[in-house]
Amino acid sequence: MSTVTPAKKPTRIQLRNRTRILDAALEIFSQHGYRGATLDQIAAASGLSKPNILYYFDGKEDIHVTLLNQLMDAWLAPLREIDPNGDPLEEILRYVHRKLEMSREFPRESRLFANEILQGAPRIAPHLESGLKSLVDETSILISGWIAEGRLAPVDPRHLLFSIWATTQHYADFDAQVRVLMEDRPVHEGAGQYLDTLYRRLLKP
Amino acid sequence: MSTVTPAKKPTRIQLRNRTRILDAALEIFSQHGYRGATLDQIAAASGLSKPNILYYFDGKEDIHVTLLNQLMDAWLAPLREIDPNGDPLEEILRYVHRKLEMSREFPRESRLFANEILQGAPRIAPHLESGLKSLVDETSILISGWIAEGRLAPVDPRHLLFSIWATTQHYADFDAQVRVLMEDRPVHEGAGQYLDTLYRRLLKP
DNA sequence: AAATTTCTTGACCGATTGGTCAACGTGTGG
DNA sequence: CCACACGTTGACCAATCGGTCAAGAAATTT
Repeated sequence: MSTVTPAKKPTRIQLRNRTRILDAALEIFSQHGYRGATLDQIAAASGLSKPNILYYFDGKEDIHVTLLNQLMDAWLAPLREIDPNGDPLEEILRYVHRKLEMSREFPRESRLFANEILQGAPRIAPHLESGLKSLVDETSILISGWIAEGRLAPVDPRHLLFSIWATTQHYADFDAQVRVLMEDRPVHEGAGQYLDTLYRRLLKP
Repeated sequence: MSTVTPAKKPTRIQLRNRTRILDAALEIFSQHGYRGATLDQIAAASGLSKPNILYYFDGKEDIHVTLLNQLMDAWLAPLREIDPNGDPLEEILRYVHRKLEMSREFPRESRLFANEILQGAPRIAPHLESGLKSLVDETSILISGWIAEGRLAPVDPRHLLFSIWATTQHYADFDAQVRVLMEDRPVHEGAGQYLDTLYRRLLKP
């Protein structure tokens, strides 16, 4: 995949520089999209020269794909943490708050993902088909089970997940719009309260 | 603004070609973002030559800005149609369904807007400050009034609007993801039912 | 049908893009 | 301290970008 470390242990320098590059690339890609980002921008942001960046990665696309791969794991983690043995309503609300927290804490990752999906997911489609789909299928079955037991109000599990993703990521992805409309109000605090109310009223059996 | 028709009446040819160009540009811009779209792509999609496109528009940015201007009007229209004298819950639900319908009917417009906001709204910021902000402020006051009268459950009006935008536009903006997870299920039909339940339970006093 | 305006385009341009390469440092194990 | 792999870069390249221009084709007006 990458030029360096075809099968050997990464040097300290390799580890440090690959991290630097990926962090700079995340900043640039999430801000300008794949096509809008340039290697020169990433080079400047990482403090390395352009040829040096190509020494650590096979090219622009390699950097982008590496970022997306790293992202998918972290992005799906909260969904995996839903406890089938916990209280249904509280488990889902915890998931909502965790996703909102990630939206505030990792807005660049959220925008990187949004950009990729907006363009039709050309470089992440395999991950969606495999990792995401099976996890969503499992979670849907879990939620359906909870509903059948009467522990949650009846809703379509998939649309529930869509709405949770949409409402939480909105604060990162549409930050430019939210910022204009909220002026100097405490955005995320109000969002936490609102979303808690929203999903509590929806799901209370 | 544009090269042609500085102050005169537009010819039939001008009207036809400008429409062709804008339609092709909407397709390309919404698919690849501003930076990712090229004039050659727009030229090919519109069936005109590149110099001919530049005869009708001052440049790439002029086309993009023209699209965004047209978009903002149509995008805000449903919000203006909320009737202060109607039934609060039904007015808001009608707004939700109208927005969802637009998401299904005009996904390219939704993605064009999402792309612009994701990049930090560099070319549409003035419209947000002026048109959108005042309209949202008015609507927030209206909703707050309804809540004070006890005709709606108490929620933050601004976060309510955010969640409506997020949940409805999600089906257009994240279509690539939704398509994978819903396979051949009737996506929008289920979405309409789900969102109706969601906001009805949230807002019922 | 001539005159004039509107419309169309092939050829071209400078700038920027992702990527290459040879040459030159630099760290590290023997 | 020396050999050798690792790390770094200035100079360069072909391709593509948005945009220009002069010259010709079509409409429209007279």
